Amino acid sequence: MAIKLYNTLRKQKEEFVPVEPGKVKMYVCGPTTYNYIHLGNARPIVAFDIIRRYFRYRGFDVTYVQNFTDVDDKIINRAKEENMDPVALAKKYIEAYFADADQLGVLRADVHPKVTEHIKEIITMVRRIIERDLAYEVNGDVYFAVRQFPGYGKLSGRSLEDMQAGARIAVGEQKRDPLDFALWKAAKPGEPAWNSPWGKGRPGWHIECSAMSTKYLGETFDIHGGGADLIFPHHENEIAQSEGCNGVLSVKYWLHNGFITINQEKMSKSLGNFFLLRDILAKFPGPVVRFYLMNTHYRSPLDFDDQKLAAAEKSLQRIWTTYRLIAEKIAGLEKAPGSDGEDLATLKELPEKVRENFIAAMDDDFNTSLALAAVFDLCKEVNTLLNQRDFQGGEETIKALQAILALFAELDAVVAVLIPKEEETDDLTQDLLEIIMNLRGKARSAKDWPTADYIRDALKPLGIIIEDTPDGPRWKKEK
RNA sequence: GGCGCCAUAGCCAAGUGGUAAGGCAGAGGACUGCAAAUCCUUUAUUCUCCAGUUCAAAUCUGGAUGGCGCCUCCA
Repeated sequence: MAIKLYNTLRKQKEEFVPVEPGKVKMYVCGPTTYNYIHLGNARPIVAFDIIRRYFRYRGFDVTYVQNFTDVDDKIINRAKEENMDPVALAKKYIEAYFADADQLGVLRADVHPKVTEHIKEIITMVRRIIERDLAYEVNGDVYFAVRQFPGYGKLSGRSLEDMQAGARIAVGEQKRDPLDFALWKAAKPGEPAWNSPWGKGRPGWHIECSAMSTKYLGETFDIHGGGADLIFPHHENEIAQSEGCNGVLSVKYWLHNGFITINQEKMSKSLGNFFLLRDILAKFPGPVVRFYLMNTHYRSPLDFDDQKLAAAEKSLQRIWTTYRLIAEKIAGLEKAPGSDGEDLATLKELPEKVRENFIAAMDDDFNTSLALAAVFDLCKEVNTLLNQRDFQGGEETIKALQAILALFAELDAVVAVLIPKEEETDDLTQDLLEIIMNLRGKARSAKDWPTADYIRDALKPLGIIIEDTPDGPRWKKEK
């Protein structure tokens, strides 16, 4: 079965057909590094990480590029405020970005190109666009002549007339037409600048993505992703630049994620209603945040508050509990094998059924919400079987359970949240807890409930959770 | 003003023609010394509203209402 994805360019779901068989080349607009990233920034990062992982899971050879905009008005302004060199400021926040992304389980892109390291490519591209009469230079600025490019508006579904009304020329700009946008900006005093055929200056915002995507993925590549707010003007301009320059289709599939909202309002730096990811990660583990983002389809809006993260944490714990239950059951059966029961057939069939449902869901425009339902179904069925009082099993049952554990690992390669990340405990802790558990066991045998409860309650604040299960007491460490 | 998106239970959320997935929270029960975890049962005769098409609509069409986004930096 083929993977279908929603293409903003044609406003419909389409079957994915790669430019080159077996390969996926994708580019995602990364952050402008002038601050720590906020939750809204995290959405595309996670969404496209999942998409990228899924293509890989389905056997594609994926090349994934995500840029950093490390030169920009906002960076320059922020650098002035912090009295830092703009390049150093960008570097600081790029490092912070990776720290945050790592916690979310986001894999590194194959390439993380920076604008400052691609000035040469950008200048070459601007020059070619000028040669094709699609851009013009005025006093060190270079502007793209929008009316010269016939396809302008095809992504955002706007006509030039529609755009005319909202367009304006800012003070100091020298555009021939209000709709034209800057490819190159003449240097202002004190700003980072590079030599160019048009004098000292720096790239406009849009040209970087065209130059870098072309360099790493070719003139025509498969997927371009980003937030829905980038459709216009950023991605519209990218199309104009890349196709104007190269003369061929630049991107086959445009994918856009929906927004995170706060009280139904868009979370954004400009509205000031944003939550820094690092602050959220101080309260909730990365996998929980990732699960929360994944629980809703990537194109839908997603409202944020702490209660929703708390609910996500509970949901995720349900999956983790099942994972632990299976692992413990296997260990128990290995110690004291019984005979394989009639549950064996069901256990053996489970992985294939769940895998099928998971893939069908993900194939349909990466329906993570539905894919997770398949995992919850698995949890329910396994829990039901394993909790039967008379459940036992031999070699075959153990194999079947191991296959289910392997399925968790397999699906985890896509969603990266299915396997609980145990807090590490050192040997001393292990040994001490064994002693404590023994003491508590004696207290319980003697029906000394106050002592037993004291031990359990006192350890809880330390992150040690004691549970008395039908199979005996056990403890786990949680954050 | 132009372009576009959305509306499903207390909350989150899937479902785009065949009779409402899943999760959280709630209720009852099992298990337990208690708690936790888990299991069983239960929670929308109905998908914002109105009209239409159809044997059949949450799903298609038209309209209304409400909410959001883009058009200026934004993921």
